[in-house]
Parts: sequence; structure tokens; C-alpha cells
Amino acid sequence: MAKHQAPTMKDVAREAGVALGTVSRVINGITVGDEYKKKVEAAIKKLNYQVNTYARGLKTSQTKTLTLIIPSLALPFYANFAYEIEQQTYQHGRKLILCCSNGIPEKEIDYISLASQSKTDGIIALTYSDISNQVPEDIPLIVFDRHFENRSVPRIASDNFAGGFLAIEKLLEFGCTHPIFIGYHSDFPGEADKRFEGFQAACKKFELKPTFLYESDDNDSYETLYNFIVSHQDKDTHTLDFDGIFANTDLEACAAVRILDDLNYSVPADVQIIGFDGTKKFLPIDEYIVSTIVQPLPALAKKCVEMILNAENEPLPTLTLLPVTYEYGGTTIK
Amino acid sequence: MAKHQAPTMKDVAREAGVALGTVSRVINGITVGDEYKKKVEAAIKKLNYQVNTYARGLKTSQTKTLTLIIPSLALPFYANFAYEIEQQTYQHGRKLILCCSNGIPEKEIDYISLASQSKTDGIIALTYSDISNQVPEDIPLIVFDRHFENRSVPRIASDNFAGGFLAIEKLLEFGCTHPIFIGYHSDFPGEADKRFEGFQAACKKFELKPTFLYESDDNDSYETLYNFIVSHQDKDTHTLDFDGIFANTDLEACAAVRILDDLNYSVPADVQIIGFDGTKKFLPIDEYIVSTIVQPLPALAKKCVEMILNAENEPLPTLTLLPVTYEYGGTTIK
DNA sequence: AGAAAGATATGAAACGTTTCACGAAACATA
DNA sequence: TATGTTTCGTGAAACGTTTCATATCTTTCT
Repeated sequence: MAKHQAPTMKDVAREAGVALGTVSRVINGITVGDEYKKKVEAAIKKLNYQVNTYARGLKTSQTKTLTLIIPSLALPFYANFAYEIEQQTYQHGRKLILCCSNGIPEKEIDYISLASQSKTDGIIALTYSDISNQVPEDIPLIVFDRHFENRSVPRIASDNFAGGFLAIEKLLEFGCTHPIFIGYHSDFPGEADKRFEGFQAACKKFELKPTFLYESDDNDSYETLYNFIVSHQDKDTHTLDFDGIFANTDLEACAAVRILDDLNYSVPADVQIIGFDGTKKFLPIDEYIVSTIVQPLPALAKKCVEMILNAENEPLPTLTLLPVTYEYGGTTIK
Repeated sequence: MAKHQAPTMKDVAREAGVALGTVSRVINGITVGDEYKKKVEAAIKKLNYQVNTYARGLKTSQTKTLTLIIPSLALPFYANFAYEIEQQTYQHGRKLILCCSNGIPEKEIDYISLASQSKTDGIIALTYSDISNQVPEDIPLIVFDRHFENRSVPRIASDNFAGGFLAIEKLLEFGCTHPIFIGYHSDFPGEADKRFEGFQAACKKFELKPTFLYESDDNDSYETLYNFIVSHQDKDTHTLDFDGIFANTDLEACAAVRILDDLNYSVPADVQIIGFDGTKKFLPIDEYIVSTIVQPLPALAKKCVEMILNAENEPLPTLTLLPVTYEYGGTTIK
């Protein structure tokens, strides 16, 4: 038995008794006489015809495909961003190509090259190195949550600076007199760095002594944080010299909660804590709920995709910052 | 200024002073005379030529593309599976198209149809409905972690039954005399159901009274579980009538830990707990560590991709079950 | 040395679309 | 009725590859 060949437009045309071009026009929704249209549609249904994306892509060099380059899906934040991007991509009738680079520059570049061979309609990148000069001019690129040296590459992120500032404002509003900052930062230029700057700006404005733990990635961050907190306690009075924590991420906020608990301090009575990311929004784990500055992940994804797809009409703006919001999660008084 | 056109094989051929076919052979690694090869490679480098995947796909109807259909990336288990599939896909020189269906059957079918139009080389599906009859015959399909009515569709999963059995064996080995099962199950036919069957089989074999909480998805599972546990305690003696828990997932194991803690029982002294999934392997959150039956996610992903890509040589086996392992995580004595 | 066999380069055809110049038909105008 | 205008279907060309029959050049054997 011969292998069943998928029907082509030519088959449809023959079946419907019309010309090839007519079939094409029906498929692409270009005006066609009613009787013709009906005949073609009947033939399509009868033959169960489906367009061949590759033939179309070759002809139009529009592949209806978006590419997402992301280190991994291990961090819930990454996973959720990828999810939101996919949802948007689908909504716009595109397919999403997922690339997990593990943050390895060579892989990142390799993915770019693959994407370019596949004539992808746009690249959304959350990379460790600045890959903007690897991307062909005719493929729109948006860098998410990163700021590289080259400031001309369009990027998008939450307003991390405002978020850092807001966290301190909130802690003060909730009665804290000495909020501090804790966090680890990696050596790649992530937008998350701006949270610390927001903290500093708030300290300046409200005339606070800026106390913080802000170091490069550490193998045992729990221990580092533990020691830091211990160093700020008066053992005789069992008193801490701070009463509020702004943690760089919800993960770190959780670690702080645990450590304070281990040290027999009460949250939020003794210390109020605000994290960052809004992880509870997308990680359905109770243990993970803290008061937090929420990143608007769905809105960010929406913006990314819309901007990319609109890139040929309107050049991509250099920087797009979306507002963050505070949300109560039990580690503050409200 | 004219828009810069990407160079084609024809350009390379002209630049190198050879025929079109020769360029093709160089690119595809077919034997070509040394001098020709050198000339072509030089031209490729000079023009910065890249193959056009769409032209190639049209000609060969091999798209070097795999499609993953998964409900979402919200559950760490899903996210990690997607990640491992992507890694394997990349290793085999393919691209991955990610489809998040939210478990909506219409979307699942729509994704299948898109995949088929795009002539994907294979589909890996973690769906809620049985989509096997929607997939064209010539596209290999593997269903992950599901068992539908139609038993002829190739599927792959961890050996959940053996895992359930193993969990009880371990609890007994660690000195429990009355292990129980807790878990919620959804109404779609997931392989995870088999864990409960494994539990039951173990009860039969070891002559245990099978105590369990096993209900359909619940809006407030915490409360249900809390009430269940309370109903098994003697309030006067503050004693529970069980001393071991096998939880259907690590998430539920964590909930149990928390509830027992709230009720002032000690884990693992009073109650030992074993979860399922091995979530700690891929979710880097300390709160989330329990003793667990580990699903071999990387191995599962590897198998999926290898089998799919080998499907034309060797027809896909109906059922592939990969072994699970026990791993200590603090909620048991070892 | 001549013929046969073996390599390997060549260029045209084909994959399944979209697009466009062309022509036919229908309609409006005078 | 004759002419101009609009509408819409037609079919060939083109997109950038791969593949295959053909042609050319070596090598080997008698």
C-alpha cells in the first residue's frame, strides 16, 4: 500500500475545479466569489487539507514562530515567564520555540544561530551574555530582565528600582524603624540589581542607616545569612538591631523567615519581611507565601510578545519598565 | 539602502565557482573533492551563509522539530519535564516547540493540528484527553504519564505502582507498623493513580489494614487533610493510630509535615513520611525537602526523545516504565 | 593502449506555497 | 451599441533547498 500523501493545494484545486491561486485566496481570506469559495471549502474539508507551514514559510519568510531563550525552567520565575510567553504566543497565532541555555554563552549563541536559520519572527532573550550583536538585523530582539553594556538593545523588565523603594516605604508605613536589605547578586547584569539601588535611594530619602547583606552568589547562602543575622543580635537582651527585612527575592525572604524562626524571633511581630517576585502567584506551595513585591509576569509577557510582533511597524523602544505592586502575604502586619 | 538579503546556496555556489549541487553536498557532509570543499567552505564563511530551514523542510519534510504538549509549567514537575525534554531535543540537534494547553481538550487538539501543519518530527504529549486519534499516522506520538482507554498508543511513565509499593516497604523497614496513604487524584487517567494501587498491593502482601485518604481534587485540601489526621488521633493520649505516611506527591507530603507540626507531632519521631516525585531534585527550595520516591525525570525525557526519533526504525513500544528510587530527605529515620 | 568501471561535479526538476501580470466577464456610462 | 472601468479567476514564476540523471574525469585491468 502506498504511503498516504498529504493533500496539497493542487489537489484541492483539482477537486474543486478551480485554479491554484483561487485556493490560495480562499485560504488567506482574500475576496473570492461565493460559489468558488464554497467549492474550495468543500474540497478542503473533503480532502482534509492542511497548509504546509514550511512551503508557506519559504515563500513568505514569515514563520509564525517566536523564540524564547532562557537559562532553564528550574526557577519558578523562569518557568512562569516561559509559560506566560507561550500563552501570549498562542494567542497571537504563533508557535513558541523554547531554548534552555543553562546560561552558557556558547549555547546562547548557538540558539540564536538556529533561530536565525529558522527565520524566526522574533527572539525574546533572558541571557547571561549580551547576544544582541549575534542576532541578524531583520529579526526583532527583546532582552528581558537584563541590562547589558550596549544600551541600544531593546529591553523590558519590571521596575525593580521602584520596587526596592516601595518595599522600604511599606516597611516604614507598617511601623518599622530600621529596615535592612538582604540578598545575593550574580555577576551578570540582571535588572534585579536595581532593587538594591531602590533600597539605597529609600534609605537616603528617609534618612536611614543603610544596613545590608549583599554579596555575590554563595555556596551556602543559608549559613551566610544566618551568621549575618546573628551578628546583628544582642545576645543578652535577645534583641535585633533591625525590625524589617527587604529580601531581594521571595526565596531569600523565606530563608530569612526560617532563620528567624530558628532563632526564636517572631515574624511579623519582631521583624517584618517583604520579598520580591510575587512567587506565590505562580508557585502553588503554601510554604512559599510571604509579603512581596509582585512582578507583573503576565503583563510583562504580553508586552514582550506584542512589542516583538509590532516591531516592523514601530521600532522597539530601548527600555520598557512595568510597574510592580505590593502584596500582603503574612510576613508583615498587613 | 536596499534591504540586506540573506545569502543563498546559489550565492555561495557563484562565490566559490562551483555548482549548486556541490554546495549542497558540502553542507550535508557528502563526499566532495578536497579543493572543492575548501572553496565552498571559504565562500560560506565569507558570505556568512546559513541554511534556510524552511526551504530544507519543504524539500525533505524533515523539520528537525519536536513538539511538547503539556498543561502548563506551573507545577515544578511539569516545568522540569519540559526542561529535560528541551535538553534532550537540543542534544539531538532538534528544536522544541512548547505548547501549554492548560489541560483544555480543544487547545490540545488545536496544538496537534498546528504541529501537524508544521510537519513536526514527533509529539510528546502530557494531555488530559486522549488525542491519539487526532495525530496523523506519519507523526510519531508518545504519551507521557497518562493511560487512556485506547491502550495501543505508545506511552511512557515511571513505574508508579512499584513506587507505591516501595514506599510502604521502606516505611516498614524503618519500623513503621501502620503506614497510611494520603492523596488527591484528578479525574483524568494519570499514571499517578498507580501509586495508590501499589500501596494497596503492599497492604495486601504485608497484611496491613489499608487506611487512606484518597479523594478527588479538593478546593481546600489542607483542611481536608487536617480533618483526616485529627480524626485519627486519640485526643486524650495525644496519640495517632498510624505511624507512617505515604503521600501521593511531595507537595502533599509537605502539607502533612506542616499539619503534624501544627498538631505538635514530631516528624520523623512520631510519624515518618515519604512523598513522591523527587521534587527536591529540581526545585531548589529548602522547605520542599522530604523523603521521597524519585521519578527519573532526566531518564524519562531521554527515553521519550530517543524513542520518538527512532520511531521509523523501530515501532514504538506500547508501554515503557522506568524504575523509581527511594531517597532520604529528613522525614524518615534514614 | 584501449576499454570498462568507478568517482564525483553538474544543473535541472521538484517540494507546496504566494504573488502577480494577464485576461475574461460584468457592469456602468454615454 | 460601443467604450471604459471594475472585479475577480487563472496559471506561471519564484522562494531556497535536495536529489537525480547526466557528463566528465580518473583509475584499473587486460
